[in-house]
Amino acid sequence: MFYITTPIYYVNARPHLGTTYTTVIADVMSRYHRLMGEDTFFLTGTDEHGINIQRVAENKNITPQQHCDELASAFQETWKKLHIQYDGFIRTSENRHIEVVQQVFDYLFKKGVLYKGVYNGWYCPRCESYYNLEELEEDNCPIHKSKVDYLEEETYFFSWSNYQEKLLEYYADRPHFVVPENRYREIISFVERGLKDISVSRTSVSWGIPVVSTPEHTVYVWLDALLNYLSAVGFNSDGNLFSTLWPPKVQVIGKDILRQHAAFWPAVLMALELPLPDHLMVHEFFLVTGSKMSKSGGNVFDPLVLIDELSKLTGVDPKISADALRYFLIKDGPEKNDSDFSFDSFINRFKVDLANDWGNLINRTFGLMLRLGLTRVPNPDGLYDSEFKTEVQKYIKLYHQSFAQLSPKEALNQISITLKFLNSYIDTHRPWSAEVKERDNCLYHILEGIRIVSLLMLPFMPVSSEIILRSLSYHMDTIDLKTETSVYKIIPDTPIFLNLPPIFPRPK
RNA sequence: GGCGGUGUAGCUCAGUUGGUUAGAGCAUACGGCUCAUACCCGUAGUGUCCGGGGUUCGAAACCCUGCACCGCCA
Repeated sequence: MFYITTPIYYVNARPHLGTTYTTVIADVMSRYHRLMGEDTFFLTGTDEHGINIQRVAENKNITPQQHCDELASAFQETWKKLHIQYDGFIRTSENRHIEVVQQVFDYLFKKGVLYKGVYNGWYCPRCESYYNLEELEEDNCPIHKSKVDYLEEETYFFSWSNYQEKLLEYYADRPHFVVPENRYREIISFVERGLKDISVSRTSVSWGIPVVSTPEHTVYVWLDALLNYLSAVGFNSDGNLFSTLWPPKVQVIGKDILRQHAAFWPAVLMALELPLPDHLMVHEFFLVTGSKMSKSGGNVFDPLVLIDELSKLTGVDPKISADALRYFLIKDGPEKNDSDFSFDSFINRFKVDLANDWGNLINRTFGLMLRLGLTRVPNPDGLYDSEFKTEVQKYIKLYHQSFAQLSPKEALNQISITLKFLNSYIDTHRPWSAEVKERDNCLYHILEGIRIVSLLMLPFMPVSSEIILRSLSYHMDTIDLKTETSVYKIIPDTPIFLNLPPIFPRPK
């Protein structure tokens, strides 16, 4: 079973390009595995607790729950428009989640992993967090340079320090637990420097999950949030579902929440005596002219606006624009390094890769066939081009390998290379002026190439790939990437529906 | 402030354990093609590998140091 998750998104704002990126990665991965014939479960959701939500709701003069309902629908709507095919959507305000959090808290307390203590320190109201004496700058908050107050509050601690050695042993045994490697090194050195027990309850936050035995405490948002990966798949309620799914194969996260997922979360799982996820897939950030995208910076991009803009420029259906945005995010997204986003780079990627290379390949092939009066896959007449086969097979193999190495970006790169090869194949074989036999042979090979690329594109661009595959008489319900992505699977004489308008028209 | 990451062509990036003339795509220039969405194919040029020291026969890579940007600090 291939169980994959995204983080749950904090409902202080609508989905933006960054959360979209994370979600598209997870969707592409899960679609790939599903198409490869595996049972998959793709989970996403929303994180709805904490003082920030409480405050936002107060400002809007509605209850926190009303606010969360609105935002949760906004996420679901956006994901739908981006063809995100999730199997589960969890909200931390749901009963099934609250119950699990309360049970887990109680269990860990009884087990002695949680203990009561006093949290004290210098509190900065603007950061909403505590500092040690050493961290202060001239008795002021190191970030805001403003006055801090000495406070003490009763709290539950999680004995994180007890797990330091176990975590390091686990890391040593699992060289690919965190991908990519530089992020893994980062987290290992963090744990090596020593873990301090962490406070996991608050008495100052009322919008949260109360601890059953002491309801004036609410569960710290991170512990609350991480447990969604359990509560959404039937932990403590549907043992059957849970045992087939657990543990996740891949958890996709941004680099900002690495510690919570690579050091805190595994310790919690160890405390619960549950197996750990196989891989944490960590990505970097989109920047806008060199600085981080943030709501306060006013440089946040809404994926739905980008889709609309592309549709305006090209006249294509928003579903195709959504495919194009998915393509762009993976192709140019910050898989291993931060990368700059601009609207122009999005449009340019559409023009160069999709309109010129991919769309035009289909258009020139279909157009030629139409003019020649050919409506079916020509017969290669026994002349199979071994060079064609070797080349294309190599790209297919590297494509699958890239997915195995958790690099959808590299998988797309292999598709680009294949397209380059196919366009050059037409140019060298010149089917428009060749003898009938050579012409048909060339077209047979090109159509085979188009078939293969459409299949390889399916996890990335589900809607447009389906349109192309249907024009090749494919039945979508029978697709199995594992067997179909090999060379010479196309059947001569299959009818082709050639009246396909340019699927990715060049923007003006 | 502490810890970590990044810095390579105009742009986006790749560069395995140090080892010939440092690579790819985009953009640019030239040539070809004319089936195609002014598209496609081919060829070509360009680099203080962030700066400064050091180790080495040899450094983009290793060490020290400075600068810039980014993330985290529970």
